[in-house]
Amino acid sequence: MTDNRLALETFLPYRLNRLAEAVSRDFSRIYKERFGLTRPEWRLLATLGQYGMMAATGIGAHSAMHKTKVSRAVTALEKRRWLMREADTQDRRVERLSLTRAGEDAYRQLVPLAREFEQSLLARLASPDKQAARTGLDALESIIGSTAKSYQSTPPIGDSGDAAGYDGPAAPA
Amino acid sequence: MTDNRLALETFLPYRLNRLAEAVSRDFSRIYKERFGLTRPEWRLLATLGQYGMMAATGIGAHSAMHKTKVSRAVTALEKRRWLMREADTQDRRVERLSLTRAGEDAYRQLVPLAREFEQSLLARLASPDKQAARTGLDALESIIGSTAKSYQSTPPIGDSGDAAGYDGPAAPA
DNA sequence: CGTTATTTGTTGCGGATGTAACAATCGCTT
DNA sequence: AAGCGATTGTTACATCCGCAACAAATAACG
Repeated sequence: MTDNRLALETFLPYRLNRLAEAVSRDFSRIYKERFGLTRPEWRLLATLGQYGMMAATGIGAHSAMHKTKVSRAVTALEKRRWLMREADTQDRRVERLSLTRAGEDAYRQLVPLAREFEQSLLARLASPDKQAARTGLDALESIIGSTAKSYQSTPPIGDSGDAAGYDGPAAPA
Repeated sequence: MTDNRLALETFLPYRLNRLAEAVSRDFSRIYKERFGLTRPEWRLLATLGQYGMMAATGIGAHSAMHKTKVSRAVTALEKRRWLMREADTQDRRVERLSLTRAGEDAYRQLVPLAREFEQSLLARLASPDKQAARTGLDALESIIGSTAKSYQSTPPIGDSGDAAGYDGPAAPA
């Protein structure tokens, strides 16, 4: 049973990556070709479209994007005039982000395309499989969310970050 | 019912991405900190460790990596002397890749760590949830495998996109 | 054979990404 | 209120990535 080799086909990180990459790449054509959006930009648009108004940190936490990714996506959508920044009067470090009229228009155009894409995938699944997928994803999310560090913030100081002493490849000249 | 907003929390590409990114990022610390491997390099190592000998094209197809990613990972592992190239006598375009002794040693060290990581995740799942996750992932893989274009080759003139063309390498000793 | 199309793998290039460093602000403690 | 750590968001830098172009080899086809 316990072979000394690892069967990648049943290894969870590997499976999730393959799936996410394939699905994302397919789906990206929709917003890439039609609107010239990058993936982080689409995520930002979708998050603001759903929630109306949010700060950059919240978006990063919600969509698991690195804060620099969020920052650059915000800049990009702002240049496109799809997004507005508003100073938060309570906390001047925070910028309250929201979509402009043009941004909402784009969002409204994209939502049905996203739904259609998802439908075209799920339509290929038998009903019990669909249910299993939902249940399985729910379960995985519940255990990931509790473990995952938001990785938004600077690494804690206590842990002397230095990756356990890796000097470089063993390549003696 | 059909809201005009898209609920990202139930949107399949979004869910898969969140999960894959969180899990991958956690797992990457294992091979990054201990061995200084990048993600493509880890995948290459794991694939060769499992299958023993394979050509670059096969690895790309199996792990859904772009061929340039594979090429660069091969160069990196070769510099580290963890990987050997052997000319294929049948087809001189092909290089038969395999791990050196040092590469196999690293692989043997990593496999238990990978298993341990996966266990620590799955241990948090109730048995039915574990089963649902497996079934759901199986189902999803079956439907995207048939749709995904391998994107290894140059954009097909016609539409030769055939991702299912991977029949598996020779099972090693 | 000779010509043309396809496959295998590498590389140049522009663009995307993460790390680390940073300024500005907040809040907690003294 | 002064100091100090933590938080928010941006930026410089180095690296990573994918597309397109490419050389070398093979396959397909007359």
